[in-house]
Amino acid sequence: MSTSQSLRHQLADELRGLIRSGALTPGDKLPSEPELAHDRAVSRSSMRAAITMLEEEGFVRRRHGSGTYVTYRPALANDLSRNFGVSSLIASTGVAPGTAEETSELVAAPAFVADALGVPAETAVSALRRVRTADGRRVVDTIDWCRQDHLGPEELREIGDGSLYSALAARGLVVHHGVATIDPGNADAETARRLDVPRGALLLTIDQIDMTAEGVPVLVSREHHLADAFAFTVVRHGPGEAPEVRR
Amino acid sequence: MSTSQSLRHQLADELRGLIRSGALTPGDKLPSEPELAHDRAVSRSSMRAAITMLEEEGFVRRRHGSGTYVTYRPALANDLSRNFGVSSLIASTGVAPGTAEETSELVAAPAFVADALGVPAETAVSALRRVRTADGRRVVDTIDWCRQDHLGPEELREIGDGSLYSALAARGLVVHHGVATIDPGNADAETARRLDVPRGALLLTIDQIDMTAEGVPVLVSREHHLADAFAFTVVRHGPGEAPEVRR
DNA sequence: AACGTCAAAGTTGTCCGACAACCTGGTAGT
DNA sequence: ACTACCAGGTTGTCGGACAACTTTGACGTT
Repeated sequence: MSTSQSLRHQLADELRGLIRSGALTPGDKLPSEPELAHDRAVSRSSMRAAITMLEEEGFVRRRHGSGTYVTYRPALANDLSRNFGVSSLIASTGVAPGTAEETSELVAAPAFVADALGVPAETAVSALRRVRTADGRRVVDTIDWCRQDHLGPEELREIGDGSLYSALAARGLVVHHGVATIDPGNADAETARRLDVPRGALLLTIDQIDMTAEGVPVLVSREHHLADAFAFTVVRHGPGEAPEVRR
Repeated sequence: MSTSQSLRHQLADELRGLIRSGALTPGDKLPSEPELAHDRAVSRSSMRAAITMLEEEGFVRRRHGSGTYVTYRPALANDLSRNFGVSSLIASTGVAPGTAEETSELVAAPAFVADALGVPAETAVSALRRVRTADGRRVVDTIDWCRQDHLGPEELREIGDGSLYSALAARGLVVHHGVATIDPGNADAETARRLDVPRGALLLTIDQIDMTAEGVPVLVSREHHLADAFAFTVVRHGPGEAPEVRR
């Protein structure tokens, strides 16, 4: 049991699992709130709170007086709003993740990195550059930057296959969320060489700033994905529940 | 008042507004639940439900015994997971949206469109192709497809500046959410001409399937965005509350 | 037989009150 | 100066109650 946090979070996790596993399929009506609560020996309040979370995520839809129904949701290949980490991204496609050309050193922070981390320009920061492979094929070129006092270059080198997030969490820096910017681009000479593709090859670049719940930025990363390696998807909510009448 | 739906949704809307407007800034501690509830003359239950929604969206973070705090959230330029519609996307940047080269006709559905809409291949569907402009500059080339019995070509043509979503909602087809896939690409001859850019120009292509809450797909769209026109961002949750120990 | 009305049961939405679990800051004691 | 403790404030959970709404089926009428 990973006793995540609070009761309602556990209940929400269970419901999410039921939906993802297929035990509850789109269109299905959930058991009533009192019934769900009674089965799990929790109060209706907690059960309701859990369902409210699922509702906000778009997994279910409530209809007053009728019931709660599972929303149609395709199995998303790579959900941009949830998945985290290139390793798990690659692993989720069923192939073996690996790394190549791993280097770790102290560098002067590029402007956007210094800005994101909240340190003066040109400050020395730890940088980890890796080529990520899927079944041996080079698919992503990544650079991670973090403050030197958070993780030193030597510590970065020791991560190996482990997750950067785990290493940061071990130092009390739990990444809570990240903000990613997506841009198309062409491979420059260096990236092309590292990914073993012709110069100018199509890339999808994801710049991301990861931060703790308190808003402390702890990790900046830039990922160059080969265009045909992954298909990124995202569920977009809206435009609005109400038909937006404008008579 | 757009009396969206239920009380908790209205309360959540108000809180979101307070955060977005800057009345509550990152790090701020919200008033206590009983206080918030009393001020608005609602029960603590409803207030709690609203805050639970905000929590799930990542706007706030609750700390048991301490309080509820506003999460650090940069002003997202174009939140991929929420924004809807190219018009509002353009308008949100403060420039005037417009259209050009608008054509509407009945076409044989391309394979992926037929598949998404759940109709046989080659079925005749309504198609609307438009070039979207921002202050006159051509920035996005879009094609929308929908079933002929949902909206005919003539009806598409009458939309003008109105929203496709409004037109669909007026026929009882309320779009609840959409699934988008993002891919980089180069402009082909036709798209390059329409956008008035050199052939091979960098594009970000967004394919999207919009559907009702019941999962009925009602709209398929393909948008070719000029690479430098917009920066798309998305908030990524996770990787997980717990440090994910793996001893 | 077909149709409209209405009552009843079931479900979600909201409210109230209470207590437990937890965090924080100050105070008294050492 | 330091520690232990305490009191107040806040979120987390519980239980019950009633309102608002939907659905279903029985019933009576046409």
